[in-house]
Amino acid sequence: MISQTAEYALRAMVFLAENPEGAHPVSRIAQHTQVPAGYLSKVLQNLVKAKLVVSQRGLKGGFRLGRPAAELSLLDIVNGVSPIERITACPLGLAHHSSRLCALHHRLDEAIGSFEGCFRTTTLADLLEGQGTFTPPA
Amino acid sequence: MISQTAEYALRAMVFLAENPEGAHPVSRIAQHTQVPAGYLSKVLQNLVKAKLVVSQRGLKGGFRLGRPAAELSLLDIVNGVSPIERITACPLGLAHHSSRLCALHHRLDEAIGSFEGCFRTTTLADLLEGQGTFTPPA
DNA sequence: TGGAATTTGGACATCAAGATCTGATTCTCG
DNA sequence: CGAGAATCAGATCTTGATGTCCAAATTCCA
Repeated sequence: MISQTAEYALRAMVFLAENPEGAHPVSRIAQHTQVPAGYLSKVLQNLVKAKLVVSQRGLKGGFRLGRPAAELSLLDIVNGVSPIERITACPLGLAHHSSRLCALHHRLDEAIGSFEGCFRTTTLADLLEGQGTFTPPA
Repeated sequence: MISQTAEYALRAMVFLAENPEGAHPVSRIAQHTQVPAGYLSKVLQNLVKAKLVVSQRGLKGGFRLGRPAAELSLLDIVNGVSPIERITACPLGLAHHSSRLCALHHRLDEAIGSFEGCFRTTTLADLLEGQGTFTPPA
């Protein structure tokens, strides 16, 4: 449904939002989010390029959020690493096919839009303040 | 967003719903849906296993819908070839992580559910009767 | 009645892309 | 200068997508 890369990016961003003081090296983020460190490093680089996190090298370096958690939607994050693609044009050749396939792709795009909407309307801050609402299974 | 396989399956099913008389060999379906024939053959085999289409070998053989179009939802089709996976349990280890990751996955599953809902509430028949509603771009 | 033509059913082989790990390089703080 | 960290370039592994071939079933016709 959503790429592994996007899942990892979301976990890392939630962790960074949870711990806004100071920078966190990839090893620490990997440990807390249970993401393979080698790969997470690459994912974080993409997030840096997308300006969603900022990085700092050297001793006491690491990663931190590039913007306040309230201004970072889940959609920003997902699109930063593996963008959700809307269906804008009919994937088949144009006019010569029946219009039912167009109807199909119209519905398809509606579904994607609905999915995308959930991501657009939720920020990292929303997740933080919702703490306790969803109790983890024991 | 949705696997290539599922996209192909949907196209083929729409074609079969459009042409309910007689059976259609994979070559004809491939031609009308612009799906690579070799692969489509495999996809159709999966649809047969899922009881969504019935097949017949030999001369004049081919594929046809396994149920009336009004009783085939898009979700049935997608789940027949590459199921949509809901997030039922937290993908991380259990109790020792913060509950914010749980909140994340809760939202994630809501988004998937919303996507899934679009598919569940649309049948092949819905697509057919909607003909003309969405004009293909010229 | 039997064989040729057609078509599905399966088993492999190939190809591309995503996911993962490793090592060398560059930066920065103390 | 030296240790800790990001950065970057490859190498590897897995999986989904795709193509190819042959066997099994079915129809049709001589």
